[in-house]
Amino acid sequence: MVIATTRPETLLGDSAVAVHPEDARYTHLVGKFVDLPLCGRRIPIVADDYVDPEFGTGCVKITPAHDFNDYEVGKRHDLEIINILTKQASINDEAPEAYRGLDRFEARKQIVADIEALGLLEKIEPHKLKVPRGDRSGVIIEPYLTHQWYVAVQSLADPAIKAVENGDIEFVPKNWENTYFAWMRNIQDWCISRQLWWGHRIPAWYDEDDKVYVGTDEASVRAAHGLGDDIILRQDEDVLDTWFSSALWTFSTLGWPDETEFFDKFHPTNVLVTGFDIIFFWVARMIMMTLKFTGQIPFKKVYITGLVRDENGQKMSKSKGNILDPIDLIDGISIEDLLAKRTADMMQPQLKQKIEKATKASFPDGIAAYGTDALRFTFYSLASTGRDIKFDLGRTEGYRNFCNKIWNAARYVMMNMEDKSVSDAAHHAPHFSPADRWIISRFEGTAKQIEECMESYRFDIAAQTLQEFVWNEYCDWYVELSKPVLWDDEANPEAAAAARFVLLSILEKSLRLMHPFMPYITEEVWQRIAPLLGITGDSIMLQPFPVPNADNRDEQAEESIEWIKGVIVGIRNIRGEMDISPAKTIKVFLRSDNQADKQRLDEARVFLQKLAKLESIDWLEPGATAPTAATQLHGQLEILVPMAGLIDVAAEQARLDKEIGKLEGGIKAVGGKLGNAKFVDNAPDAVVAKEREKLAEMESAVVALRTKREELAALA
RNA sequence: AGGCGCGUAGCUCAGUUGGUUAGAGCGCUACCUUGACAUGGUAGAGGUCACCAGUUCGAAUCUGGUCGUGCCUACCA
Repeated sequence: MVIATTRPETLLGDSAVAVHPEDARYTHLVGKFVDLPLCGRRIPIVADDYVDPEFGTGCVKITPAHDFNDYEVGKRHDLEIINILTKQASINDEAPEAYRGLDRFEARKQIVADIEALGLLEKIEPHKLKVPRGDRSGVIIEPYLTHQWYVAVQSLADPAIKAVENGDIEFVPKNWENTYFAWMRNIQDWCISRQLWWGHRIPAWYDEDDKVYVGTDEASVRAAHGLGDDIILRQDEDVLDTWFSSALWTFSTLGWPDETEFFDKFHPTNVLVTGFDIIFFWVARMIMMTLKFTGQIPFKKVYITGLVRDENGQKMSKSKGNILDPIDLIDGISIEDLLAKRTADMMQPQLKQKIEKATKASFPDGIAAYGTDALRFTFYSLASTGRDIKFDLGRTEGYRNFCNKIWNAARYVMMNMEDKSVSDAAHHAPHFSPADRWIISRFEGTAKQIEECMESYRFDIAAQTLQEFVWNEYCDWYVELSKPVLWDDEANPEAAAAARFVLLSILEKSLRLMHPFMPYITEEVWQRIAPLLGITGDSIMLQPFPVPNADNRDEQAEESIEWIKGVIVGIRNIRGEMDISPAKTIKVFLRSDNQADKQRLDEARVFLQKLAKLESIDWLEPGATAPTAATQLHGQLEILVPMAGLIDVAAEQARLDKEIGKLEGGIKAVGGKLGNAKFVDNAPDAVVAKEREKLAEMESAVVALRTKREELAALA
């Protein structure tokens, strides 16, 4: 019979040849015996489904002691299990004398040579296969039979499955429950023996007849089994699986079973935060063990984070040398130090050059210092529901800049408080400007959103919401809107004081809102500004987290400021596209059929003048002739920047064409929808109404812009 | 091989129960040192939402398939 093998040396441990039960070529041989070359052994021919008759010759050598599948075959056919390897993977004394003591690879060569010499070698051909290697050593692994300890796990798994099924324990995001169930429902008995030199030795002792005794220590074993000092006991060499010990963590750390004061108070805990790669190892086993020993679930929620990978999407690991130490992102590190760190104490020194090359490519100048808050904020921002987090230094840099922004905003606030003081909200409220009421309202919206994000564990959205509020609303608009009021302090001291109060109090509240996300800078700034509000306290950590209060919402103020922003952006757009220097003050005309626009102008005038750098703002009554101008629309409002000396007619035509083109695209899309009877009939009324409104707005805008375009054409 | 994910702007990622002319940050282009901030400001460019088919008035979103990619588990005589 011809067999193939990639490990010829295992022939020494063969105890059968297997064929498929329905393989007509061999059925007549099943139950008979063959002579195993080199060993002088006669081994049976067995029939087993495991054999693929299509593969090779359809005959498989069976080595139960050194192959997982062969082991199963061996059990089915009650085959002899012959271990031919020592722990050092050389050939042991079970093999014929000629091979004893040879390293497994030496033995392989020798056996091939000997088989050939006997004329039994059919052929040698290359064959691709995956060889299992030790993670750390890189050494090829041989299956090898040993005695180890197992936990019969089914009776532990059943209640642990139920606890998640009935919602006592919830995974966030929920889809991870599938992973948990998949593992738990196919759970195998748990091998708890580990061949390591550290850890808890397995509490099992053997006498000289290999009879086993289990107990907490040797003395108690002797006592329990009446073993005198004359009997020699040796403890199992192996240690317990680390996950076995750590699965006791949830309750043993709370004093269970001796001191149960903390246990009674804190167990079960609320949330376990961990990575998905730990679901099998820790989460499942903590649940099983805690239910078993305490009868309680260990925690109510399991928040699963993504796994942080390197910039190429690779899992970080010390042996790969692609680890990023958080400290190095916080304090920064030179390329030399980073290389030294990544190549120190390597288990596979041959990888050194490769790691150095990759590190130099990724961090040619080392890593800059980004600070703890920026790093922390980066992780929040990346904590979405996906399972991978590719680490991007660019984002950390962006958040470092955000920290800088917060710092500078605080400087602005403090600078404006020099020699000034504020009173309380009740005193200032009557003097609040629309801008003051707007930012107060926006803060409420933000606080509300943060509350929702925290409840749903969407820290990424929370991070973005905070950054948007602080940077794009507080800094970009409110601080700017406060300037005309503060600089004109003498004209309206009450309004200025009110603005100072709002600047300060919103900053203070924002710091508290951000504190869990950026603990250091918020503390640092809070220490400086809280006293200005008369707030005393040792630390922002001990201050209340802002609670949303819907009373602070102010729709009117939000509309007012949206209007002002729209007008300013319109003017800036003309400036930007018409290449008007930001240093140049310009005249602006406004015109609208809508009286509300005129009223808004009255309260907005000072803000517009400063933020858009205007020389004058003139209101044109409907029908009044306007000067030739560059135009922007904001709703029904026409924003006109007179062209004389400023604007190139052709450029303005191009600008209008671009705008008209955009609107026409929109009209086509929305008009198409509304022209479809099925859409109008089937879509919810609110959706249809919204589309109609959009269409009407776009149509009137395009008419206005076309008129402007024609006026310009006449001029040219 | 089996299981589970993922493919959205140059890059890293959001996009709730299908109803936007698809968003953010970084990067890019132009202009700007104005009295918080150049680690900044203003304006702008950039996407057939991997591909194909289907369901629907309507799909980045739901279904099926294809391709690509990642992880987990097992492992081929």
